[in-house]
Amino acid sequence: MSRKRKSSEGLNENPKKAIKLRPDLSEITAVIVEVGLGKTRAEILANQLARRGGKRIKQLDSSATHVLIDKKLSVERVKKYLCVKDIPKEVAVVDSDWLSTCLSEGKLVAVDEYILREVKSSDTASACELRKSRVEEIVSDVGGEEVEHSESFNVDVGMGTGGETTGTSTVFSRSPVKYSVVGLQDRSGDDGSDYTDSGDEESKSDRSPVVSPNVSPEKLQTTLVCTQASTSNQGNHNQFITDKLQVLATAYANTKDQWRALGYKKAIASIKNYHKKLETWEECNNLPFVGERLAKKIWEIVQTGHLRRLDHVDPKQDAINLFVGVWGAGPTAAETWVSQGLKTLQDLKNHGKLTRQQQIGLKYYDEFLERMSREEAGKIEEVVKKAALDINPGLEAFACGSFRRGKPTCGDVDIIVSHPDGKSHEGVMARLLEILKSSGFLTDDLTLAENGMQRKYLGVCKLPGENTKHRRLDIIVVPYNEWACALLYFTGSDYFNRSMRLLAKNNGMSLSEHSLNTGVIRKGNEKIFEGTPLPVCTEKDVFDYLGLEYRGPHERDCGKVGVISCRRRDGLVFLEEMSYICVKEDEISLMCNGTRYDRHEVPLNYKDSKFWIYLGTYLGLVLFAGLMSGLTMGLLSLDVLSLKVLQRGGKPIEKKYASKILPIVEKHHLLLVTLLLANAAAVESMPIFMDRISTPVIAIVVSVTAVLLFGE
DNA sequence: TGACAGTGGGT
DNA sequence: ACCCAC
DNA sequence: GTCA
Ligand SMILES: O=c1ccn([C@H]2C[C@H](O)[C@@H](COP(=O)(O)OP(=O)(O)OP(=O)(O)O)O2)c(=O)[nH]1
Ligand SMILES: [Mg+2]
Repeated sequence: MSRKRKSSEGLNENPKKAIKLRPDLSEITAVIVEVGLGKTRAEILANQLARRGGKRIKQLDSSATHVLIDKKLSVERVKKYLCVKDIPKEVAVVDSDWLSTCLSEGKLVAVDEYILREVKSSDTASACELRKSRVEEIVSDVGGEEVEHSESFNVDVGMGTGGETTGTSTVFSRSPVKYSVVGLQDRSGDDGSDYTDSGDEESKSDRSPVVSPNVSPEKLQTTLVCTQASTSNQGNHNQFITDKLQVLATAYANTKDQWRALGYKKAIASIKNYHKKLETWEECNNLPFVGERLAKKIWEIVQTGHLRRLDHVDPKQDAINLFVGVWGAGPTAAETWVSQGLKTLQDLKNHGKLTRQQQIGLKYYDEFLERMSREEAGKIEEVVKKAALDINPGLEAFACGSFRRGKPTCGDVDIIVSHPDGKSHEGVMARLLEILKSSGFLTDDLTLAENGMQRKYLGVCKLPGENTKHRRLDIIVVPYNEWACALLYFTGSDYFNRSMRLLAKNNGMSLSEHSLNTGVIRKGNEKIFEGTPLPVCTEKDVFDYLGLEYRGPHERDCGKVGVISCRRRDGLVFLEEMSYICVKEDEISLMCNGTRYDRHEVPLNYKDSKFWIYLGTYLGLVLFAGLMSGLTMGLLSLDVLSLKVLQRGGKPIEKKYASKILPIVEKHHLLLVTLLLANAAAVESMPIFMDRISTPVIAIVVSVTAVLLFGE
C-alpha cells in the first residue's frame, strides 16, 4: 500500500521529473555480456532495461539491436562468449556505460561515442551510419511520447483492483497492451529500486506432475481425504488453489529469484494447512505468509476459479522447467539452453553443452524424477550397510532423509556412516566406494571419487536384477563427535533444517551438519566469530539447547514450509527474542512449520542484552546469599543477654544499634527461618540463571565456588 | 529495507 | 565467483 | 513474496 501511495504522489507532485527519468527503451533488444561487467551489474542493467520496456536476451539472434559489454572487453572475446563467428553489422556493440548514461540522462543518448566495434576498414562508416539513423529514429520516436504506463499498467494487472484512478486516468493515450510479458516479471509498483535479486534457486521444478486444473473442489475434497492417506494431517482442502500457485512458485524458482518462490511456497504451505475450504476474503487475507498480493491472487481463484496471471507465463517456461529437471542443471543452465533455441531433451542431447554431471543427469532423466518405494530404499540401505560392515564391523550406517522420516516413497537414499570410536571412520569412504563399485552397484559418480579425505559422495546406484532402476545415492562419512548434528542434518527435512537453523541463529547460535555453536558474533549478517561448539551427543540435545521439544524423525516432515517464529497462544506476535521468559507456564509457545512447540529456556550469550541482566542478577544473588548467611551467623551468635547489656551500658552508638537489633533477635526462630529461606532461595536460583548463560556443568561449578567464597 | 540456513563440490 | 546440490 |  505505502508503495503505491508513494509512486502516485511522486507522479502528481513532479510529473516532469517522472517522465524525464524514464526513457523509453522499448525498441532495444540487447545482449548484455556479463564477463568483465560482473553478474550483479549486468543484472541491474537488465532490470532497468526491462523496466523501461527494453528486452534483454541471452543469445545473439536476429532480434538483437545492441550488445552491451564492458569497455575493457575486446570484441574478439565477446564473439567467443556469444559463440558466434561474427556480429551482424546492424547490431551495435556498445560500452555498457551507454545504457547507464541513458538511464541517468533520462533519454536515449547517441550511441556513437560508445561504439566498441572493431574498426575494420571501409564498412565501419556505413555501419555507423546505419546505426545512427536507427538511433535517431528511436529518439524521435520517444520524444513525442509519454512514458510510464507500461509500469502503472503492470501494477494494475498485478494488483487486481488496487490501482487508484488517479494514475490511470491521467496517463493512458497509448495502448499499453504489451505489458512486458518477459517471463514472469510481475513487478512491484515502486520506482527507483532496482532489485538486484541475483539469487536463483528454491526447489527444482517440483516434480509432481501438475494436476490438471479445474477439477471441482467438492470432488477433490472428498477424494482427497481418502487418497491422501495417513501421512498428512487432514488433506488439502484447497488444492485447486495451491496447484495454480504452485505453477508460479516453480516458475519463479526455476527462473527468477528464489525468494519470491520461497514466499509462494510458504503461502502454499499455509493454504494447504488450512482446515477448510477458503471462502471469504477475510480468510484469505489472514493466512500466515499470505500478504496483500497473494491474497488477491487467492481471492481471484476462489471467486473465478482461475488465475489470469497463469495465462501470461512465458512460453519458454515449459522448456526451462524441463531442463531444470536434469540433475546438475539449474535456472541458469536451463535459461542458457533455452535461449540457444533448445527445446527438448533431444535438442539438449544433440546440441547442448553439458557438464559431466549434467550428462549423467540427462542420461537418467526419467529415472531420477521417479521416486522409489520405501522398500527399495531399504534394500539399498542394506547393500551399503553390508559393504560398510565388511570394512569394519564396528561401523554404523543408516539411511536418513525421507527414508528415516518414514515417508512412503523416497527420491533418493541418504546414508550416513560413522564409527563410535571416533577415528575408524577415516578413509572409509574410499574403501566403501571401491567395494560398491566393484560389485557393480554404483553405476555413476556425480562427485569425483578422487579425493582421499572425502566426506560426501553423490552418485548413482542400481540394485541387481532385471527391472530395477538407477537411483540416486548420497553417502556421508562423519567423525563420531559430529554424529548427532550430522544425523539431524541428513534426516531433514530440508525446511525443517532451515527452520531450526534460523532459530539457532536468532539466538546467537549457529547450527550446521557439523555442530551447534554458541556465542556466535555477527556483525550485521556476517559471522565475525564462529562461536564455540556445544557438546551435543544426541539429536535431542540440539532440541534442548534450542528450547524445543524433541521431535522424532517422522515429525520433521515439513510439507509445511515455515519460519520459526514466536507467537502467543492467543495468536499475537509477541516478537522475537526467543529468550523471552515464561512467566505463566505454557503461555509461550513456538510456531514452527505450522505446528506449535512449547519452549523451555534457551541458552543466552553476550550478544543478548538479556545476558547481562542474567549476569547481573546472578551476581546480585551471590552477594545476597552471602549477606544472608553472614547475617545468619552473626545475628544468631549474639545472645539476647549481652545485647541487653549493651543497650544499657554501652556507648551511645552501641546503644542505638542494640535497641534496633534487639527486637529482631528476640523473635528468634522467625529470624532464623527468614534468613535461611532467603539464603536458600538465592543459592538455589543461582544455577538457574547461570544455566542460561553457560553450560550446566560450568554453571554448577561456578555457583558452588561462588557461594563458598562469598557466602560461607 | 534487509533477511529468508549453512555447507561443500564442480567449473 | 558462480552454479548447483544436500 | 512475506515479515519485522
Ligand atoms: O537444501 C537442503 C536439502 C537437503 N538437506 C538435508 C535434509 C534432507 O533430508 C537431507 C537429504 O536430502 P534429500 O534431497 O535427499 O531430501 P529428502 O528429505 O531425503 O527427500 P527425498 O525423498 O527427495 O530424497 O539433506 C538440507 O539440509 N538442505
Ligand atoms: Mg533423500
